[in-house]
Amino acid sequence: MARPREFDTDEAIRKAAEVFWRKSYEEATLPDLLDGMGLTRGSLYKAFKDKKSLFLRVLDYYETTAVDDAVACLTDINVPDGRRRILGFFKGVVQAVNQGDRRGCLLCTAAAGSEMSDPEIAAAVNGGLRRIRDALGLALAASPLHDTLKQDERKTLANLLLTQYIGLRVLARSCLPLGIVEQSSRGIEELLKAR
Amino acid sequence: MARPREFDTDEAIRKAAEVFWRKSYEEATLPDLLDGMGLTRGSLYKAFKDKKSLFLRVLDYYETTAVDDAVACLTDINVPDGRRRILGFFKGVVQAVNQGDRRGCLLCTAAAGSEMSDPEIAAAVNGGLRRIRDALGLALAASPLHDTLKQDERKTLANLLLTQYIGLRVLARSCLPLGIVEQSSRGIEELLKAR
DNA sequence: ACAATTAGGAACCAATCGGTACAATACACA
DNA sequence: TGTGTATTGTACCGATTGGTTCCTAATTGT
Repeated sequence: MARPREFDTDEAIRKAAEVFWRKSYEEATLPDLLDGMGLTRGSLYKAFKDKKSLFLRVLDYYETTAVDDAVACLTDINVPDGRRRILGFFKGVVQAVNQGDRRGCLLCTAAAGSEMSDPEIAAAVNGGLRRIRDALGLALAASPLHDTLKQDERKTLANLLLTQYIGLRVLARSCLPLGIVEQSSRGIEELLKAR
Repeated sequence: MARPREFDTDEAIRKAAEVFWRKSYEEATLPDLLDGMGLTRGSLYKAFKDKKSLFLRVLDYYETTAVDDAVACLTDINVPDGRRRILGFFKGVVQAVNQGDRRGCLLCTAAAGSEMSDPEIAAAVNGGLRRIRDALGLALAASPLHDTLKQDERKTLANLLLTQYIGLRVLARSCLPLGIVEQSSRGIEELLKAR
């Protein structure tokens, strides 16, 4: 009935995610996106309406990939000790930095930016971060070293760990000495040692 | 010999700091600054060269006020227990948020932004954050509950606390549920309870 | 083959960015 | 009271921002 699209929508979103992830919502300009996605203005606006709508799609994509991975790591029943899951989770963050990945976390970067004043974006970011926090809480619940904690103490600790995660991801993007990331993450290990 | 300046430089920097603090380096536009400082383009560029130079002056000002205050709080000998100093420090962060202060920390916001790719700005931000971290380390050294820690363990814990501080300050600016800030900060209390 | 429909691409838009040029202005000194 | 000098305010600059328009090209159903 009509001319078919020459590009794959999912693939385009994947590429857009890479651009938004490396830059940020505000700093990713339209030319940046067009370059990274390999298409032109007309196609982008026809397929995704505008920059913000594209970003919302990207946030959704990010949730079903990166956030899912994080949650999977934190709830992996193959690692019975939840404390070890958490340590592995943070180890992954440090490892990414040490391997030169300075993108940080798309959600954390967004949380630090002014795009949070948009309620739709804020809601999406909030949803993703909450999932990570809840997964941290589940991991704590499965940690023998922490099962004496009351439920609200666990919640409090999960919030602390989420804040720590955000701080680490911000530092990963900054040009500050990388030692801070590694040191700080080792601190998690000490922190979760005894309770 | 010539026409004198109609404004006070220090006062202008104070007002500029307020603008940069509320917005951020990149999001504070020239009109924003001119409005907030109460002067015009000509005067600003004559007195401060350009936006970046003004920001460096503001960073310096911020160090000698806000950072000094933080360090003073963390090294206050009137509070013998360093652990209590740290708790008071974080309590202050939470209090600011609860009182509606959503500016966060100028250094933390800068650390999360792309202005960190500028080496001069990065160096200034790094210097300020390091001072806070070192003050956290000193406070830990003065905490009876933590004096069994080896020196590098203390350093590690100080880094963790700095990362926590950054995460909290980022959250303070975001539009995420404020409960996270309060919960996460209470976590510090638990964290520093036993070791 | 042809009409209907949609994608693609470039030209274009107003608004805004940080920064500059320059003329008008106001003060200090002689 | 000039006269020199620095400050001030405004108009302007090119570049870039996100977004729109519109014509052409391509593919499908009939």
